Amino acid sequence: MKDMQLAPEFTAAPSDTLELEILERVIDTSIAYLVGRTSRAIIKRLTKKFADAGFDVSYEQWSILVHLYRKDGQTQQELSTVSVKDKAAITRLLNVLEKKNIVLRVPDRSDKRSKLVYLTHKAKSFRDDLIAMVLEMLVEAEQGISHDEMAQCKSTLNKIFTNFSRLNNLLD
Amino acid sequence: MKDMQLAPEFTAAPSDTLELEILERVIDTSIAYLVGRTSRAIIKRLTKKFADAGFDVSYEQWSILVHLYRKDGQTQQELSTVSVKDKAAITRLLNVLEKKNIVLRVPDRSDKRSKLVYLTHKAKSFRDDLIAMVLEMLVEAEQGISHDEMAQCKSTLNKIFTNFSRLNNLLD
DNA sequence: AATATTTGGTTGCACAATCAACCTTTTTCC
DNA sequence: GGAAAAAGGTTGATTGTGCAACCAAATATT
Repeated sequence: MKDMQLAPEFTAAPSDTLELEILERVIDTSIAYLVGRTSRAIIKRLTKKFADAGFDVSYEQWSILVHLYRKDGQTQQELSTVSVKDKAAITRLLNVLEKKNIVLRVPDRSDKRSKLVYLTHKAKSFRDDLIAMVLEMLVEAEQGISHDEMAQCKSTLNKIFTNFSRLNNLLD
Repeated sequence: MKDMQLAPEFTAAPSDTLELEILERVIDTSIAYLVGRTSRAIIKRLTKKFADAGFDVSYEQWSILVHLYRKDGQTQQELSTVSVKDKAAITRLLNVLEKKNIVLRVPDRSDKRSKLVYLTHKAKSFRDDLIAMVLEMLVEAEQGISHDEMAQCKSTLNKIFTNFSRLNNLLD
């Protein structure tokens, strides 16, 4: 609380160069930083695209929807797994989507605990529009990047995710 | 995690194969999806590391701190830029950090609009511990990935970010 | 069959991100 | 010099996330 360094003439440390190198490794060149800011940039872009086109669907809502477009009538648990989101988050996103009349929950007859999530007509009606915008966004992302390079990047990201998913979920 | 559709009895449409291909491109193999889930996995991991070690610092708070470790006494605007966060988000993160006695805001004499953000003793005291944990996490991320591969991936992520940052910020 | 454990889903709580509106100070420029 | 525009920060409203506690239904254990 008392120590404010008004001037940047740092308190002469042994190896400032090494210090900065380590910090660089932890910041700008860190995979965590790069992946995080890229993700946010993508979300921002897609959010804007949807909004500009007049669709009242957030990126997060889309991230659920798309899995239903692939396979309608999944349980919330399944959606939680494929979208890699907390099941509480799924509950809330579905509340919003249901209120917007985009999905509906149907109790599973064979298992009274679970609910099956279905797309409404409305959801199906703008399906192709949403997909078109996402494809558009993906094209924007790939500017100046060869197909091979992108494929390589995706492969690496998958490895990283797998590394953490092992550490996060299993041997906790 | 890879094979989720155990029962592919889809509702016979004209070109189901194409349909699924497009959806795949938009989901699993989409850079947006991969980057997003990787980012969340990293955050989750680091959050756990910090918590387990008894440090009351969230990932988001760390993402500000690290920039101050590199250069103490930055304005909120500068922090907003380097951390790629909204200035409102910075305000609130700093409120928390200030309450925890980790940073303090000092009005800039030469420009009464801005405030300079400084690290406290406390922040400096656990600096090395936090950095150590992040380096540890980065090692975990790189398991089974060569240095070259990782470098390539980072380079590609940078390109993608640049693409969107141009689209998002400039020619809106 | 009776109990214990697991599983699917919801809710409360704390935290963070974004957008827009706003205030104050600084800069621009006529 | 003074009005208009721009820049640094704050605040409010809305949305989303993660964790833990919880309930009810389904499985497993014995």
